[in-house]
Amino acid sequence: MKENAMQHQPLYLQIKETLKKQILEGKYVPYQKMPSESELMASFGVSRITVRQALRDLHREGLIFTTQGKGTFASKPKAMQEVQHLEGFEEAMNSQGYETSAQLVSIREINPSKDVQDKLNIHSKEGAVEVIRVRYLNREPVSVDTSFFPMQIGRHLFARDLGRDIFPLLENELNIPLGRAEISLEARPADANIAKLLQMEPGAPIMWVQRLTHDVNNHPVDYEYLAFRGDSYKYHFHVERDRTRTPGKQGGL
Amino acid sequence: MKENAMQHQPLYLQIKETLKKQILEGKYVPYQKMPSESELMASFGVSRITVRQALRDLHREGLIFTTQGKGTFASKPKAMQEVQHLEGFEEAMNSQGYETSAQLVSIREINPSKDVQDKLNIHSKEGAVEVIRVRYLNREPVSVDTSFFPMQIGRHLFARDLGRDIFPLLENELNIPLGRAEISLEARPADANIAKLLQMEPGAPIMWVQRLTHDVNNHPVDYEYLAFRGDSYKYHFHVERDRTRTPGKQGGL
DNA sequence: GGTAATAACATGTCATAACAAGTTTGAAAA
DNA sequence: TTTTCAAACTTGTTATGACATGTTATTACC
Repeated sequence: MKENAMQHQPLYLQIKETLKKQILEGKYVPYQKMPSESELMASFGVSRITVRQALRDLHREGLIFTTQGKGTFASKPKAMQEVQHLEGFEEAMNSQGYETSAQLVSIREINPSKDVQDKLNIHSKEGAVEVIRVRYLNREPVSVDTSFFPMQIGRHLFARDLGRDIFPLLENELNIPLGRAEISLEARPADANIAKLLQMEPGAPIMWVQRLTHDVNNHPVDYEYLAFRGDSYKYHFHVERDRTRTPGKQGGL
Repeated sequence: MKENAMQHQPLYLQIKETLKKQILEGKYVPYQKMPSESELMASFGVSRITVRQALRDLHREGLIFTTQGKGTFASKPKAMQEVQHLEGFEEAMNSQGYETSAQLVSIREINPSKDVQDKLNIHSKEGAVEVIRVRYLNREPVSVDTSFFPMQIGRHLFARDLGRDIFPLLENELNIPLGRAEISLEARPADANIAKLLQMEPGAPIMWVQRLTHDVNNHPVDYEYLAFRGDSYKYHFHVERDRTRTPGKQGGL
């Protein structure tokens, strides 16, 4: 059941992909009205429920927005990572239709810093593996990823293809199911080294991300410093108000 | 399902909230099977499409996951709850023991920009209220908050104390219970105005946050630009791996 | 002219129905 | 006893139809 995946995809997925491609290609520019549901029903020859399922997925990915009574509109297709779920850069970008690649800068065994030791919960006498890569989005460099792994995981990485996302590699090839991750974000000036790799001015703003990923058994497997170009990357997520406070009656003003 | 004390909410939202409450209260622990769609149809007395709409929303919020042929399972671990709370700056900081204050810079009626119009879902002929404040943490300026409100909400703010968090004010004084918020984060250079207010050099990195807050009925109530000093503020949260894959075989190394 | 009612059209919600596809269970066959 | 396989679950996809609700353009009235 792996080969014939392209054969008969659900209709709503085909429609979604078609519309997504058109949006990303610029057929519908931001704030431009898209065909109504009736028109899509006619042009694709499907029922309304199928059209709406496609639109719902596009809405969830942030490519369109709708207003009751007015219509459906394209929204800006920005490089934006949804962080409701733990995803690697490539996973997140590919699902939005962007082309990604990664360039391995170095992989080596190191004596981990205090910060890395603490996060990965290893002793100073133990080594760790450091992987540095530059990530590209549509051929332009967007981030420098410095990843640290405990030895028992890291030693398997030397022989692997590190030009792709590491998360699927960990899960599928090394059989380490991932669980949660702790993430810190801050804005920082780029140092000389990072500025050079990202082809920007030293001191220009970067998004500095520290991410500590655990497996499902809550053991740390991967600690990373991610330096994103500030002008080409956005984090996006949504949160909910804690409803355990005042019962609050409904109604506004 | 007809005469309800509260204002009329769609059936699928009522069902979603009921199930969500049960999950958060621990009636269904993680990986525990939930009632099948047929059972939910029977117990709530609705059609399958309505049940599935509720389940879809719960899935989107990460509270459940489904496997075809097996069933629907609760997925939300308790720990994730904390980071999904929508909190104002002051609420978040005070709970960590920091001293905060805010200084009102200006409050005025404006003709909203296209971005603000769109986010707050208002027409160009309608006005909006803009509130600009500087926030202090332990006496040092850390952020410039520019908030936009629809007129029907904003007009009540002129007579209020804006030296505190606006979220409790909205909920307790204006009786607008808050729901979810959409948040975008990026690193940016400070412009001259913000640099001056935050007592930093123009061009220095700031964390640029756009936050659109909705009430429980999903109507936008507050759209904000938050500019944090890059060197004094960090966002921290944690996320879970999307485990829509088969539960059961735990891997490991 | 200006305004108010209305028609036309957009998305939002909900029902009933059917079949497809993956999983589990248990009975029949080896 | 073990294997096979079909029935009986589960969720996934899709169609048709109806009415609700919000927006826009037109028409009729003052």
